[in-house]
Amino acid sequence: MEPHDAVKRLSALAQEARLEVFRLLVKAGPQGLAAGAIARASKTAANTTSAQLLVLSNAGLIKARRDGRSIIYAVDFAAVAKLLVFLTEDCCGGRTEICAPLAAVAAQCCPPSKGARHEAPARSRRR
Amino acid sequence: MEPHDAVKRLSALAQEARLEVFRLLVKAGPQGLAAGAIARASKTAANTTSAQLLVLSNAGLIKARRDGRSIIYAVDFAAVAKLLVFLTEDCCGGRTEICAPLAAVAAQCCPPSKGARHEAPARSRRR
DNA sequence: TCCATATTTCATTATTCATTGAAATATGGA
DNA sequence: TCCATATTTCAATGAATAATGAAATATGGA
Repeated sequence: MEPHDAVKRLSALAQEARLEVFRLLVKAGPQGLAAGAIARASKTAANTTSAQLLVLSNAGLIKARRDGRSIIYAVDFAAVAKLLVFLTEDCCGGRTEICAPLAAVAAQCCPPSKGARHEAPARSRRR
Repeated sequence: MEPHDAVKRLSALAQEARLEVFRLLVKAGPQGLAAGAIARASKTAANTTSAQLLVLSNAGLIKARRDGRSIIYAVDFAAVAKLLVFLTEDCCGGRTEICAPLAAVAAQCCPPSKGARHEAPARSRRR
């Protein structure tokens, strides 16, 4: 990931209203939410929400798809992961200041006992 | 962590020159770097660098300490970890889209076999 | 005390960016 | 085709921010 793209993603998240929208979409998961639903949930004008979604979208953090009259936005989780990787790479020169807590987050979020691995989780059954 | 503080930290990182400074300090580790050394390394005027360090500092991402005539800046790794936690919390509703890659980062960075823990690593020798 | 080094503070300037009202576009159904 | 719904685009306004030159502050040593 290029520093320029990382800045773009960080800038997109670095604004209270957009961060709220982003987190809402994170909670919504891959299924996503319609633009109108997002506007209603965040009590923001439709055109303002549209602009916010555009910024997140241009940054590559979310993706849009049309469903009838609605446009559904969903987080691009792989892109988010890439940003996290960028922020944490080079973090260790044998030290664990960043990555130990990071590992703790991962462990708390997806306990290894549950079988969370690096590969795409939806594909665990081979055929 | 409050959304407001998260925005402050993200804003501090959401600028190319500051992100560069931040990453330089990440590589430097807990030992940190003097303001002058940072300015030289990033080929930036001293006062500009000072302003960048102030922003990162106010955001709580780095901390300053004086050493003689120099002021040494070092990353507050715990604060960085808190930001990462904030960005990834609520990421799973039983799903692993974000946290599986996150776990991969942690694993690649600090393999569990090496015994990485949450405590301060610099203190391993007691006296 | 006087001086050189290291860094910050201040005021200014130019740029970037969020929000809003109004209008435009696209879809689905009567 | 006509209409209502859903969303975006456009232009304008106001606010926040980065970089710079000049001056100020703090430290250590002669």
